[in-house]
Amino acid sequence: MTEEQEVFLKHIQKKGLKRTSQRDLILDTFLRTEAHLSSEDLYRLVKQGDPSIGQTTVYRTLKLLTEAGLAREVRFGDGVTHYEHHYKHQHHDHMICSECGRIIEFYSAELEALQDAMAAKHRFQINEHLLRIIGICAECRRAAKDAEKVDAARRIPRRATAR
Amino acid sequence: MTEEQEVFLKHIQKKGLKRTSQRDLILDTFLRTEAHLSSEDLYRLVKQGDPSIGQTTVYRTLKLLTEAGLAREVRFGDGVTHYEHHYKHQHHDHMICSECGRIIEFYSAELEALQDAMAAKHRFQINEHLLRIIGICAECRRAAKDAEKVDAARRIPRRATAR
DNA sequence: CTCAATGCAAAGTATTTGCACGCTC
DNA sequence: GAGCGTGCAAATACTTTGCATTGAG
Repeated sequence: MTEEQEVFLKHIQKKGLKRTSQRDLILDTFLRTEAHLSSEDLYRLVKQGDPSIGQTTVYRTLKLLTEAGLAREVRFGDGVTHYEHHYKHQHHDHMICSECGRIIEFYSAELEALQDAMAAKHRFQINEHLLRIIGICAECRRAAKDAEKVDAARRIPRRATAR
Repeated sequence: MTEEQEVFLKHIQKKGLKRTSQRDLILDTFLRTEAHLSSEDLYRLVKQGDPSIGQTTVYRTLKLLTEAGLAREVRFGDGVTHYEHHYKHQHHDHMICSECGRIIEFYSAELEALQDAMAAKHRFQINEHLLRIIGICAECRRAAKDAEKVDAARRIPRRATAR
């Protein structure tokens, strides 16, 4: 049994809840991924192992995992709640590529320290924070650059794109 | 006519759209507030000036204002989109008090610079970023402290609060 | 055997869209 | 007048809740 499964069991027992095959399957599936899954994503994966499982159970179990400290809710602003591994994972922030959707995790101790300093200045006690950087990742920039070169070769003028 | 109204008119005309009394009223109402209103909040305010106005128009006009650069969408993670003034407003970030809902705006050039540095390290082009710090504001901390003192005076032991 | 868990359907939110009529330009 | 804008209702998307049945302890 993995450490995470033990944490989950302990949490379940502490709250007087019950262990079920569905919860086990959802936890296992969640642990097997490394992406930032939405409830829907996880639901699809879990159904491969047990097609009779309901979307509701996945929603409810993700809440449980969050309570147990195994998952963390992340909102990227697309209207969907994503979940990432949280157990013994260091805090980190996200860069999100608006072209390909790729998510780059990063961490900067200086950034954290600066935030603490800003909070102290306002006598604000930080419980949680979220930094989200949206833009274009290296790969998509390279792709865009290549396209530009092709355009230049063809003498097709580039337009300033609206929006 | 204020600068903002001119910006709005120019945007409207550039897109071949039309000026209406509803749009004027919504813009005026928006400009008169300084909070981070949701569409629903603004709708309530606008209805005081014109009860016949529809929620849909408020949604649509807020999108327009955002396009025109007068408003900025901010998501605090409560599932609602909030809008703040954006015209000639310096970029800033938010601390949100989870007790009283107060929002503290702050800005740190060092923080911005560090983010740029992190992005450069990953060859990531920043288009937009959002920093949200959630915790307890100075006022609520003071209130909590006072409550603690009262407890201590009464010799009531404090429990570790669950959740 | 008791009470929690499950899956379905229905209800809730927040927001968007289709449409007939009305109002700018 | 042509076409955008409006308000309504319906649709959509995500998530939560009520409920009868199933299953863990």
